[in-house]
Amino acid sequence: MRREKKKTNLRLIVADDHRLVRAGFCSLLAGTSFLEIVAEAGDGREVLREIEHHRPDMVIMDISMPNLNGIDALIRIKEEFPETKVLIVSMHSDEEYIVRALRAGASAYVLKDAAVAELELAVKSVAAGRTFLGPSISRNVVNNYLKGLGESQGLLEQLTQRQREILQLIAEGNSTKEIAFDLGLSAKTIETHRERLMERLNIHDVAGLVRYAIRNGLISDKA
Amino acid sequence: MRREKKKTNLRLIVADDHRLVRAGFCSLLAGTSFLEIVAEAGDGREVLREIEHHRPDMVIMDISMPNLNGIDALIRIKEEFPETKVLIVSMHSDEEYIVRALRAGASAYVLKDAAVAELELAVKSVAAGRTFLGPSISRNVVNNYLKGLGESQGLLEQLTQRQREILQLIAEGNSTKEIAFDLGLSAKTIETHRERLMERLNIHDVAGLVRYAIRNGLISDKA
DNA sequence: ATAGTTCCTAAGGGTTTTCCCGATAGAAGA
DNA sequence: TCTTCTATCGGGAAAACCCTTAGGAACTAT
Repeated sequence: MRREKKKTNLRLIVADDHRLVRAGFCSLLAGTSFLEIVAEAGDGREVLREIEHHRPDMVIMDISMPNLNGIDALIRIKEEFPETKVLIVSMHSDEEYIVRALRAGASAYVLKDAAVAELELAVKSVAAGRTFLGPSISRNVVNNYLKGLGESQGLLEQLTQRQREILQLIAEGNSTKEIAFDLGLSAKTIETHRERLMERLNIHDVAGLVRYAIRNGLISDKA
Repeated sequence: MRREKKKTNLRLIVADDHRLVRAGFCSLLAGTSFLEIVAEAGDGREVLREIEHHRPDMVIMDISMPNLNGIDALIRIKEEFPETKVLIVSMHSDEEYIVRALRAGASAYVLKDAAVAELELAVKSVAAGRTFLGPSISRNVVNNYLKGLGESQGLLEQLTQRQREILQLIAEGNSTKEIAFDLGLSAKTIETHRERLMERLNIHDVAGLVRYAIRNGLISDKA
């Protein structure tokens, strides 16, 4: 618990892999009086680091980010810092993404194509403890989600977080050694993870993994 | 929030298909005194319409937009309003995109991952009649472009048929041995082809090849 | 509470494949 | 003709791939 100050600003972190876009969001939000942007992040792991340091009230985060995507970052945030509210800002309007985000514990889901007013409304709603889904989000999504119909977990959800993370890093073109270094783990551990996820997906070559990762939105084909 | 136009402000249009991102850019640029954003656009055709109405000095435009993408919009702008400077802001750092944009007549190319200062510098440079390529843009790109080496085809077209064929088979998940069998060639031959195409594309891992193949429509991500 | 399952971590040891360095040589094209 | 594309081969280092084991943590289910 935080001790009450006179003006308890809403402290938030903005995460997006494109610096200019991130700066744009910050600039947009900077006008709002009760907000204070305490940090920025360019990928999921950075988000986790920054949350640990700054303990913000809210995180505004994109989904597609390198190293650790927004959904998986979200899952970890909810594990390690369940108090931290997460507002997802994504270009994806597909039901899959939205449901995945909600199931992972997102407090709001706003499209990048939304109006500025919608984003501000979302921030306020989340700050007030409510869940926000923009008008652009189809009602069906919500209903399906509430009815628990979103149970149709693809194989992607059958992977553990670690496995998904490593799948993403492989698909991004990192070698086992690089991944091991990045995560501070032994190369052998990474190998084991790779084997496990390969047998789970029943895909046994890198090309297949990359296609799978792209198909499931874990990475994009760009860059 | 319109500012007084004592001096002849630099009148510009901001184009990006995501409204929030667009608004972010506007917000970022709004601080700059000599700028005036006269319109926004969400796709290439809108850009053309707005240019016709407002006759701005400059357009800041993303590449990936629905209906009419940034490159093709750029080409038309240069045909119909050659005086209008165009500053491309894109997430793509690939040589192909940059060269295409430059050949189409872009005055600047800035990555979405660039720093804000870089964008501002780019705007000023373009306003001063110069061409701007961020430090993030490799020198080679420029040199190749200036030397006219970036001849019309994408890199994909610079591969031989055999190389494209083998790239596709690799991206589809075939091993060297399988490809050799398929094509009735020696495995060593396939290896050589792979080496050649890798060095031409300057991509040195399978993951990168797969992403490249998908991006260029050589294979789909399905299956 | 105890046993079972899953997960993360790590390692040993082995095979296969990729990746990169060479080189040769015939055929087709500018 | 001279370059480029094609196909072929050899050698060697690195990485991927595959199987197995194993401790500890965490979370079930009995």
